[in-house]
Amino acid sequence: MTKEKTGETGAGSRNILADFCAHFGFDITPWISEVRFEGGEEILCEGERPDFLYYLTEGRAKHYISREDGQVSLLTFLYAPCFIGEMELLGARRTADGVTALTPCRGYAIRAHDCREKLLSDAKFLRELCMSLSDRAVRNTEIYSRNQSCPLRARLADFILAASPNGIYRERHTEVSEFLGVSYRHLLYVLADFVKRGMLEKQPSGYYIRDEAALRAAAKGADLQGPPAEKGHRKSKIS
Amino acid sequence: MTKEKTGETGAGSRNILADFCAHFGFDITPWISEVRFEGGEEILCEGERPDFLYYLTEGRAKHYISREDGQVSLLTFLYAPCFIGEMELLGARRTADGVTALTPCRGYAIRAHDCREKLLSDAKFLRELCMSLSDRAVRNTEIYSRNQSCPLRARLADFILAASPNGIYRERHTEVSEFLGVSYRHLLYVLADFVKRGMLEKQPSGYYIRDEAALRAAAKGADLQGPPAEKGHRKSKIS
DNA sequence: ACAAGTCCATGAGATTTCTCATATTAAAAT
DNA sequence: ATTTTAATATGAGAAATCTCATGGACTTGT
Repeated sequence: MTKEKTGETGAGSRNILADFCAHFGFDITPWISEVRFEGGEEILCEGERPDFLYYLTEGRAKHYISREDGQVSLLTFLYAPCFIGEMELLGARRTADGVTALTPCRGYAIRAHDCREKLLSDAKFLRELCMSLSDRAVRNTEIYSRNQSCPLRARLADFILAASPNGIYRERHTEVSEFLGVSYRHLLYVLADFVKRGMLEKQPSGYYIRDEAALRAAAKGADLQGPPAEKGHRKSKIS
Repeated sequence: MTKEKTGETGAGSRNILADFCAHFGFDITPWISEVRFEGGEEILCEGERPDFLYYLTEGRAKHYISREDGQVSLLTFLYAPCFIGEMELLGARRTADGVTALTPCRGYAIRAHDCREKLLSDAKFLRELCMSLSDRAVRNTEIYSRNQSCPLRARLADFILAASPNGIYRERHTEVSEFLGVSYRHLLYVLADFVKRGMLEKQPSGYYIRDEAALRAAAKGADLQGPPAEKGHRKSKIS
């Protein structure tokens, strides 16, 4: 929480800048400028054609889309360092999905229109892009498959463990229910059940993890009705 | 259904080969060989490190993963033309997901080990790869969000419309239930309901679409209990 | 021809998850 | 200070979906 200087000439900034430039095979500096977003600020506006390719060096954002019927799906959380708006640059899509900063974010904005050709012929940059697209695909795929294959109970237990660095869980239920793709009501049900079973304890400051082992068991779907381990054959099984 | 010659020197083959070579900025031919897979044959073996990067010119395959508990999630269908095994080439992942041919497939196998460096410095190839990764990401994202935001009824109606070019639906229920991420039993329930409502008619040769309009309505979630349009507020809504 | 495996099909009952309604509280706006 | 808005909570009932069981039809291997 040390308050940083906002100037762009500090040693720290230079290192960050150097790291960023290392993603390109040519000198990108003529086309970039530093950017900041406040928590809650929109980075890509859903449905519009973005003017910049962004690279976040700091912060966390959420990536979502709205469906015609008005429902919003939170697709992923984006963690710095990462590119934002790559697909739009490539022309793989005309208009952007929505991306909104969750925490204050810093990074660079690249005037992609003006150096599109250079970017698209730079093997170094393209390689990085492929890597990051792949990584994200792998991550999304895991989440996707997990969401389909197990009930909220397991996913939530997992999420709580991942989101509680100090054994204290204090995410917003509204956000989490979106992310996990279930109704707010249902999230609260399961959460209340965890509390009732003594796995969590509710405090004004957040939910305290009281029985981590039980949470881990729940994350594996191994809790409830004892551990008959090899049982049930939901959907197809390995032969 | 004209029976093609299996020789590799026909004019058709040469065009296909030329199209394929156009994805690279250098001469790829020294590193490739033609391949075929029968329907049901494994293209990438789940958990193993693949020796080749494949490019399918013909056919359809399925991409899936098995979870620890033995459940199998069908992630996507892969349609030619497409690469298979790109992420493994890039090193974005160590071991492959499973990919199995659904129909007889033809294509090329690239000995990626031997030309990895060339591939990874070829801007043309990398650009194509980025595009295809992006496209797939967009597609997956749509499916993912749709799966979460609407019940099977709508997704199935959609799927039937998409999978019935002549108004006749005859996919395997087992495959479809995997793809749509629901139990076989539930798929049958909804299908039976469509029949009961006269939207489909069951014939020995398949299900005939009898009321396409109703199916389209169902795909939009607009059927059942009339069209009160703006109702319900599942998850969050646009403000 | 027969056994084994796979797909199709249907029923019964349980679990998960949703919608809707309604308070309470906390933060933001005026 | 007061109104408005967003987040937290909880209850009741319904819809979606799952598991398990069971049987018939059709393929395929022997």
